Amino acid sequence: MTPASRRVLEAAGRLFYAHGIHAVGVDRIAAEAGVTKKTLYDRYGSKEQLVVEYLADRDERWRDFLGRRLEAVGEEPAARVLAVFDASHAWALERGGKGCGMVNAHAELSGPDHLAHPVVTGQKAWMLDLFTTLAAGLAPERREELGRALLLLHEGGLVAHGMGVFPEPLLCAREQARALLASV
Amino acid sequence: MTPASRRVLEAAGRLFYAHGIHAVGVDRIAAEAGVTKKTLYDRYGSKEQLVVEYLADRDERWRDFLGRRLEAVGEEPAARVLAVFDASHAWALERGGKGCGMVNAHAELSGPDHLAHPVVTGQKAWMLDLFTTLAAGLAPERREELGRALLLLHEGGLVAHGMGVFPEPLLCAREQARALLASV
DNA sequence: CCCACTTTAAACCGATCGGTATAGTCGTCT
DNA sequence: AGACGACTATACCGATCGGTTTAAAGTGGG
Repeated sequence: MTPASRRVLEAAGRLFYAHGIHAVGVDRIAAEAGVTKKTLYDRYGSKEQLVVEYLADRDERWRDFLGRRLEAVGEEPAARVLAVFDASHAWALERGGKGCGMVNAHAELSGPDHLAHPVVTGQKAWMLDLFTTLAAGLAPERREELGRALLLLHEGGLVAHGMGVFPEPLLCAREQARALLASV
Repeated sequence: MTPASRRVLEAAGRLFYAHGIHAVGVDRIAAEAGVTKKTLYDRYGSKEQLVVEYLADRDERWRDFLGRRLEAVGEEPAARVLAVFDASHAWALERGGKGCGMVNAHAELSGPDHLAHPVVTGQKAWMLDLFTTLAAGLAPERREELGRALLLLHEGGLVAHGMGVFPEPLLCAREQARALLASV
């Protein structure tokens, strides 16, 4: 990855997330990356491909961020679940002012045939699988139900944060998750 | 409201929701409404204003839809809470294939200075107030906490539905809401 | 030293964007 | 009859869209 292409991806990520994908043109991305459009197209080929790489990069950063937090918290399933909500809370504070980038992108992408569609749905499927796996360590017979419930709370927290419905919704979601797991 | 302006609003609502706001031009809206751009601009003045009226109209339809369902279910608070989830489930089936229109619009709108911003945040604030009021009828001392938890489950269900993470998420959210209220 | 690679600069393409202009038709209400 | 509001038709505006082109100027490794 060349220095210029890295700056392009950084600018694209910042602008796409802040203003939406359709609202940002490639000219602006190139300008803010300090790069010509030629360079941008040499590296990424098309805006659509740049969108795919933006989402894949954001997904990878999130999984790394979450992975480091899960490593630090140990093996106890309930603690790991709470660590997911804590990670989302921290993530939302530092680079998530507008809610979940995958959800926002999904709202703009036309249909399931878009190249970025599997990236978006893949993250949510991965999150559901993570919650379900953790739930299986607490109540194997209720793993499906608990995993889905945790995902609902998590997604709800992200949306509420993005729209500013009430303060610190991810900590509120974390508390509900704690109560839910305590009742098992 | 003239017949032409009604058709414009219908076409705008359908296209904005299905493809996103920035992805739909006024030419296409006018064409699908069977109307010239002149007529569209005579009635709505600008695309931005049309967006505002699209969201306000969708909000009004939702509140009417929900209001009729709440009327039919009686006065018992827990039953009314479940009726909200049932209403969202039914709404999502018939005109909500891409999740919450307000959340999707919020993802595309640049910032709090957009004319449509109060419409979007207003609906979420109204929903939080509704849940909190209903919760007050069950456990007045926990109304804030329960209202927020119900909102999280509800928003999570809408997002999960829009992205197709797992089937019938709003019924799953309803079941979690039922369990939450039963534990009070 | 050389060559392949990266990057810059600026002009250019057709298409579409939101928005406006002029002109004219139709039905309805006094 | 006449005025008025709703609407159609079409052409146009400057700006921006995604994308391409041609040129020249660094840059690092073999």
